[in-house]
Amino acid sequence: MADEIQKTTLLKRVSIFKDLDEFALHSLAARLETVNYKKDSEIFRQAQDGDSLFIVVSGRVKVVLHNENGKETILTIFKEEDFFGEMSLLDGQPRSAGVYTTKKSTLLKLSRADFISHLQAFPNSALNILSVMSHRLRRASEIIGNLASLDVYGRMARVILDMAKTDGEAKDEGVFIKSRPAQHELAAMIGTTRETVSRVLSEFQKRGLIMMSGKGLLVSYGFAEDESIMKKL
Amino acid sequence: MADEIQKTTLLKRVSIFKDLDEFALHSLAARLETVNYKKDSEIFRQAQDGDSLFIVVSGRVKVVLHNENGKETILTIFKEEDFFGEMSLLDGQPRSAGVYTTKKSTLLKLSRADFISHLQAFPNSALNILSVMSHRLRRASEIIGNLASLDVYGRMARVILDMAKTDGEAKDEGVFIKSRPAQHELAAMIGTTRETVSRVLSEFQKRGLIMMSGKGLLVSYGFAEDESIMKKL
DNA sequence: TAGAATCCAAGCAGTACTCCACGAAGCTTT
DNA sequence: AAAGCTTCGTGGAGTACTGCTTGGATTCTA
Repeated sequence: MADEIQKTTLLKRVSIFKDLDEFALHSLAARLETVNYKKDSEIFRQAQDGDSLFIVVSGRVKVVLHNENGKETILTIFKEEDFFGEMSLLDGQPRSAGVYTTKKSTLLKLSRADFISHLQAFPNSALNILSVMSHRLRRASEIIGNLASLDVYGRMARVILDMAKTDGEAKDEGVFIKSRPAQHELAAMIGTTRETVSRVLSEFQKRGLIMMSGKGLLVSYGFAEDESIMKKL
Repeated sequence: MADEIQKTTLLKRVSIFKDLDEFALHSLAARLETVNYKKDSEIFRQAQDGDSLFIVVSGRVKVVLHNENGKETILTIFKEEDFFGEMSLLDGQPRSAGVYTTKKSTLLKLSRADFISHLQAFPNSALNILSVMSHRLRRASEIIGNLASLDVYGRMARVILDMAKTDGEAKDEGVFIKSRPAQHELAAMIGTTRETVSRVLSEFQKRGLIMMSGKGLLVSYGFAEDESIMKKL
């Protein structure tokens, strides 16, 4: 059916499954359940047992850590073609973080059993996952380095650059980010308060490094090289 | 030869190779090169190309990030039976961090070619690595959460608990850590200064939560539950 | 075992950031 | 269009932490 075809074309773009043949893709697609979520709904909660892997078809989800006081830290944001939830499948531990939609989203869900049998059948997929996990570990290390060694300006600059790279579209005047996260979310990404984010962004704008209007954010091309921000990096 | 036998008994205890049979272990052991390092020597440097995996036989190594100003962040410390350096083998990127000994150490070194051919021959090893990488990613996420949401006291408390768990031996009075890192290393682990570490440790000692003498550190059993430290966690 | 080098304690001045508070501006619902 | 939420901007007081310095203790090394 038409639905199956759509699934397989998406799967091809997911890095773990990139080198599967048509037949394998179809048999995998048959195992996938499509799930729809409204904005701001819970996909799973930190510390729960987990037995499925998710693939983002559309929308946006945030991966969140809650500490004992309810303070939240956003580890990362996933979008279409990303997958998540594999960790609990691989090491049997409970979910290390919670995942929530920040937009209306539709996901594909794969059960542990189907995931494992897929890995046995296609050992190459395991290598692909290893490569993705390597990449994520690199990213995590970078973030640790940033949190440990940069001040708020530096950390904010880093996530702006990161967003520009993964979410931005090039314009004449700079890289444009259509829909930035809310200030309190940015705060939760760099370990500071909403107020401080507000001040830092204003300062960046005053210096001509960025331009804000609504949820839009234009990052000027000189941003990354600006000495005044980067003095502490 | 005797050397080979020693290698195989060690390999059995390395998590990736835990379910290999004797024959496989021997053939793998034959590929391993033994390398000795003095205290404080470089194993590899951040941003270099990397084409080998290392296994710690004895000693201790630290994994370090250097930012543009030379400020260093210690990501983790590895000891016997741990392995590292796999990331560059798996995703082909340069070394994401530098690794240096903090003690006289001896390592085993496995080349990319031998590593890859081992993975093809024993697909189960790939699953073991996935499980270890999951674990490391969890740990990294936790650290990010700590850096982003805790003050220096909280972060110091966390690494003390961590050291107690992985390095400590139980005594009547508490958990004893024989050889703690130097203050400037602790500082590099939690993203603060050496002076602040000094103050925080003194404060902990004054409150009877720890006892210090030389490199030794005794963590009292009530430490983890102490309200005054943990208010912000 | 002496001398050198590293490591640590403590004081103090300066500052980056938090925490609270309030009002303005922008969306959504009716 | 009014009412109600959510998001943002800004001010000011308080504080946790830095950065620098100096002297003393500990540990390496010859």
